[in-house]
Amino acid sequence: MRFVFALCEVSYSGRGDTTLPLYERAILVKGDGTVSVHSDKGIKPLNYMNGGARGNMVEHVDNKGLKTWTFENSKETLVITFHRIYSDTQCDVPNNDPGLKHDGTESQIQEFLSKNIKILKPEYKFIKREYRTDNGPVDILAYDEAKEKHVLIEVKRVATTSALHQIKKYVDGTTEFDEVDALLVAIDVRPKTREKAAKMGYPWMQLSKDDVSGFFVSEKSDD
Amino acid sequence: MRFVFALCEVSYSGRGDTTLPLYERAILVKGDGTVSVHSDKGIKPLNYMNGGARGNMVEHVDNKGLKTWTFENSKETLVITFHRIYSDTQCDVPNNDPGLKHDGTESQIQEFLSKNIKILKPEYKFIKREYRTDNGPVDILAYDEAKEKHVLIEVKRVATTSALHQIKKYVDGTTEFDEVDALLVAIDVRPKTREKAAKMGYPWMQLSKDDVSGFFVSEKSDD
DNA sequence: ACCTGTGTTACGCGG
DNA sequence: CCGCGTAGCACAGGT
Repeated sequence: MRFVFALCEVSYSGRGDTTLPLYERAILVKGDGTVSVHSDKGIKPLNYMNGGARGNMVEHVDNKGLKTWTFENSKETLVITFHRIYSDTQCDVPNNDPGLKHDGTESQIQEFLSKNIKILKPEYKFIKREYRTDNGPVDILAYDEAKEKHVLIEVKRVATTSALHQIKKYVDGTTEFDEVDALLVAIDVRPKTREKAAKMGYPWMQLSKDDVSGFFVSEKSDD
Repeated sequence: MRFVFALCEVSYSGRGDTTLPLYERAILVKGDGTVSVHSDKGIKPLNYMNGGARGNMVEHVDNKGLKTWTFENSKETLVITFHRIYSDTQCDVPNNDPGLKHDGTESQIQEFLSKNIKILKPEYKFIKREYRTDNGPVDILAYDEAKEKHVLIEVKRVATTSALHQIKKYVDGTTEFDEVDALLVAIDVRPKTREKAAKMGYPWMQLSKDDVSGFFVSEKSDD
């Protein structure tokens, strides 16, 4: 890992073509060869190139005495021209980061619901995950013993209107049963999505996380 | 801009909930308050938080003598617990980066064509950009002095078949003139789009960039 | 290798 | 301020 803070110009050519005029910026070069050029704001780098080109950084000093770094792979080129280097820090890292542990992901909700479907409705019986309709797989297939019909459950972390289109698609693509209900389950059902769900006639439920026993229903659509 | 390389743990809670176990990582804190935690690979940070909470970084030393940094805004919290700091670099930047200049964007092509329409055909006369048809605005309206009729020009960076649907829509929505031609102009007209354009009877031209004088026609459909 | 879906998408633009 | 679409999307997972 190397961090350089410098007055520099940058040009990139590859998936697009961009140039960065002379300015102070930070350059981060990682152990896998990834390079990114950061301004003093925002999360995303201004320019970047991933580390397929491991060890492909070439340092060169041009005829005006300016140092350049060139990163190149088969499809892309990134050139950094240094006019002044304010700081250059190098750090060794064993490249073994155990990585991020996510909580409350869609798959975690699915996992939970497959074992605790009755929190949605006591009469629900879990049948299977990834039930294949003719228009693709829906997250959960369950059976509603009260209404004596099956229900397709689509799970999202954040549910936008696109989830409703998906649900419609799956309902339309279900031929195995004469009638089928649908239910949208998410941690966060966006306001617009609630409106549209009401119009389309699909009920929804919102879940929250309980640290002890898992998820619980925090809010639901009117019946 | 501040760069810290350290053995640390990180926890984030907000749009999701994640934890990072003890490991060596780089932390970048920017002038706008943005913070990002990087491992030694990849472009994207493991954790991050944008700088709405300007100046909201709180340093604290807990009862075991461990330093923590807490970033907080109304919806999110990011806590970094330092176990060992290997490097800590601070750099002053005037927060005025002129930013990225993109080349070959759709608007740049439009801008160029509005002044150099004759590279498409010498008999063309530029009339206006964003000409309003009944079905929405087409990029450029021109007049073909050879054929004595108007022509709608749709500009794309990459032209897919959806551009052809747009063109049809605009032609159908043009009521001001009895007859109107159409032309698709792009840096890259995809193979499938060429086929379909031929079937629909719309000509196309491909442009390339000339470093000196701007764009030039690199390829075009058969007449 | 290519394709598909997800993301704490980020980010800019229009309303 | 919020919803929407784009991105050099990045990245993980499957075929």
